[in-house]
Amino acid sequence: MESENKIYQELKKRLTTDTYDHGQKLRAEVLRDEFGCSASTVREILFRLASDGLVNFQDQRGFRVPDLSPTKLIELTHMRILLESEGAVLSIRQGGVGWEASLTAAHHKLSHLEKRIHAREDPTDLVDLWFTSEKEFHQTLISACGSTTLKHMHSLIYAQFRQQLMKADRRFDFISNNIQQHSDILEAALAADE
Amino acid sequence: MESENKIYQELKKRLTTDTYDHGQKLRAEVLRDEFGCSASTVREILFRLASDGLVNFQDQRGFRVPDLSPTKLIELTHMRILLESEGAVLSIRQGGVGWEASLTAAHHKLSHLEKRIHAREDPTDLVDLWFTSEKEFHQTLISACGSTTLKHMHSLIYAQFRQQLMKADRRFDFISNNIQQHSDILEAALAADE
DNA sequence: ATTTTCCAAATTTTCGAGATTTTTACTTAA
DNA sequence: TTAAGTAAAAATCTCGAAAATTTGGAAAAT
Repeated sequence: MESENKIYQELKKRLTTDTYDHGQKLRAEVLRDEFGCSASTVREILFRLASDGLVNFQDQRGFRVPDLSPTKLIELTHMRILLESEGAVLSIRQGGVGWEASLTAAHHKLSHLEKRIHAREDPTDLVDLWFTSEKEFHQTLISACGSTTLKHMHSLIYAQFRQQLMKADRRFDFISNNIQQHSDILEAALAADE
Repeated sequence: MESENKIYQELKKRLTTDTYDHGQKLRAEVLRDEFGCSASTVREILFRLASDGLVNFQDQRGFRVPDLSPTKLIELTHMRILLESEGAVLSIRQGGVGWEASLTAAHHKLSHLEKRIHAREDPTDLVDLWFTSEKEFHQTLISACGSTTLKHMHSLIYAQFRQQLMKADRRFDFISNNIQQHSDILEAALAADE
């Protein structure tokens, strides 16, 4: 079962970072070879991922990577904003100096990266790094909110959000749209301006 | 698999309505008899419920009904309010006359029930009905929000919330605390007073 | 030419047994 | 009396194969 958890993590990563296509079929019998375990074990994992919203399951028709859906992306973004706003407000109220330090650090990392991206012709190879940093920034933002439930919800939403944007072409639009916003968030947070 | 889904639903119901105890062990080999299927099938279902947060899973130690946790109840309530507020705002904006009618109806049902409960010495046998009505009311409130994701999140949270309150003694405190609030919500919603 | 029916191949679902790990009960040593 | 060790029992995990269902395509019917 230690292995099962590893496989779960690995599959989750793949499902949010471009290895598979939207709508692609995920057959337990196939994945079984890649991971060196039985089909039943893969099936179990796929069910878990289905509950996470990263895999679609249909009775007697197996598992698939969810289709692209602009509507869903909007909804996920909306939920992200809702959860992150709430988490930030709570973090501001409860997080101490340590939290402010972490947040500033995370923002600095992100900001630096964004400058580099802006200066480049082809920022392709920085995009993954950007996603990591931006996730870290937003996670730090809500990290001191005091609610495990909220953080868990957020990580579920974020993974699905990430999956919708896993293909390179979709990501660029999004990055350029959001690049300024992060500084604003930081300032607001530090000013305790809810 | 038609059966698997039935079992999933049935187990979900049991996990939120008093059949098992908090912290109780859930053994696939035992449940297998109750549902007339194999242990592996039950295991699959338990994994799904674990992702829903209605069952705790520990490596090599099987499945359990989550423990009672005042903290968790607070967090879940907090999330409910967050999601329901947001859902209500969106519903107000988008829901038409039909939505207002449904909401009024749902509230009427709930309100009627609450009067009956208030008048009783021992309202035990009305409590389950109250929970059904209250769920319906809050679901109606967000029903026109236009976001499948939000509604899905809400149903996840609500199930866990319900599970924390599944024992009779815990429910009473909660019901009496919330009984007035519902009218306020209705009024606010109909006044489109976000 | 188009639709329907039927069969074979492929896929998914269910199952129970063997391998592994944890728990329990008991014995022995400090 | 407690602690540590150990062997038996119980529970969990993994697996591959049998059963059930869907899919794809060829033959028959309209």
